[in-house]
Amino acid sequence: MTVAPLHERIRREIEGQILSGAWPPGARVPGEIELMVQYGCARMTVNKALSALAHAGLVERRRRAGTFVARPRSQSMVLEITDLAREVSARGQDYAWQLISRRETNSALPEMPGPVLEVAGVHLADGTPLAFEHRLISTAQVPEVLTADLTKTAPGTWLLGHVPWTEAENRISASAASPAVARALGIAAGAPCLTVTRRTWRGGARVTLVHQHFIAERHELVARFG
Amino acid sequence: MTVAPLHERIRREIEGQILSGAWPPGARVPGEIELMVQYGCARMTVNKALSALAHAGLVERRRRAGTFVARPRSQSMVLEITDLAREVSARGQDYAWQLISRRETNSALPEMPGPVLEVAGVHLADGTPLAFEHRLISTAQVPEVLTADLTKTAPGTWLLGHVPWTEAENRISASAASPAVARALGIAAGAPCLTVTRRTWRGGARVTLVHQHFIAERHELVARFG
DNA sequence: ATGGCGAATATGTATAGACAATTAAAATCG
DNA sequence: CGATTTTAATTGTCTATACATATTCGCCAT
Repeated sequence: MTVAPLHERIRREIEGQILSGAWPPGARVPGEIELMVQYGCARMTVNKALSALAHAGLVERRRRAGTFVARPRSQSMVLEITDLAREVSARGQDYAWQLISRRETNSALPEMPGPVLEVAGVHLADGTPLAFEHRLISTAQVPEVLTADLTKTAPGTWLLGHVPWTEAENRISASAASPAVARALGIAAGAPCLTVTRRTWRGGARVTLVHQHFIAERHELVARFG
Repeated sequence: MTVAPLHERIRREIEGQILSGAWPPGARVPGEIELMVQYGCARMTVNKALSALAHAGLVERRRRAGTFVARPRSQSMVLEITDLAREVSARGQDYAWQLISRRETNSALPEMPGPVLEVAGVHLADGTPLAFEHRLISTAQVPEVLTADLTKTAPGTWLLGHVPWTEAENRISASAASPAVARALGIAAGAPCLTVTRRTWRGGARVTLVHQHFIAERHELVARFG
């Protein structure tokens, strides 16, 4: 059993004080000199601990003023949006992708202008529809996608293995199934769907825009933090 | 215009190589000694840069082996879930909370057992319903809530200012409005709703469980990353 | 081939010291 | 009294060095 590094221990002890409520929001955290004396270590070491806490948003640091417990954070949490294929498999179900249409075209959408590969299809779990997907992929940014076989592999899965993204935006909403979506999913038109619209960039350039419509009963997004 | 610190510059330059694709996943990143010579600085400085990249998940570091560009990450993104009051105000709309019911009871729900304050109400934006909320708050964990005035202040807003959380879980789904929810929101029963179920803990103890039903057309969750 | 073992190597942690940047608070001035 | 300048406290960055730790690689004996 190896002992944790000192800066880690210092960080955790301070974190404990904050999370337990002993040091409430706005409270002053001991300064670097003070902690350095207390722990009998170098300033760089406590600096590392405090910097990590600041980076994590638990404390706020101001020169000349000191270090303070941050105000209750605006709840921001990590939403794991893994590849659907992986997610379904992880649930122990069979995953499959069914390509409905694929064409190269020139998009005039303001969110995704220029030459794109337009793909539509259905994600299946255990053989029954889970979600309908409509996707545009910039062929200027990702020319290789034109040679990808998207009949068996979902475009999202393919992209995940070939193109890292640097920026992304998810819009999550609910909607009533349109006739086309309802037909593809085998549900009644007007039935509630969970809709995820994701836009992805690489270094400022648009990579892909995707709309996914999930059958309400069959999917939920889970975001955990802590 | 102040110049960026050196470790920041180093970090950004390496990041650039990775994001541009010049250094593909799995590629070897120059070692600390190499970079230290290249930039004419101390090893600690390049260490800081590389550690930050490792922390961000862009590179993977292994002793004796070196530093390598990480495989494309499993898409995890930050979902900002601010207080509704703040969010509505930020959009430039008037926010209001309308309490429908409030009672102390003993919950038998497995997700939230024990003595709770049970509150239901509606969030209004510009005077019209935005979301219906049903919430349980543990009175064992947060006894002060019994004295809070929840006729004007939404329980979520009150909690945000009084109780920091350490763990939380959001479940986001779509659902058809039940008759009770439809009545409270003034929409048709069966209309699609975006449903957010949030559970919050403080140090392992359950603090609150809330169901929020948003009118589909009037709300979406936006998660940005990058 | 195979498995163990030691040495080389790259990262991880820590120190002590120096100077820079920021900014709250004190002092000064009009 | 209010505005402005100065001072000083605190964090931010960086250096040069040392030793610790993990892990790959090659050597050697089996």
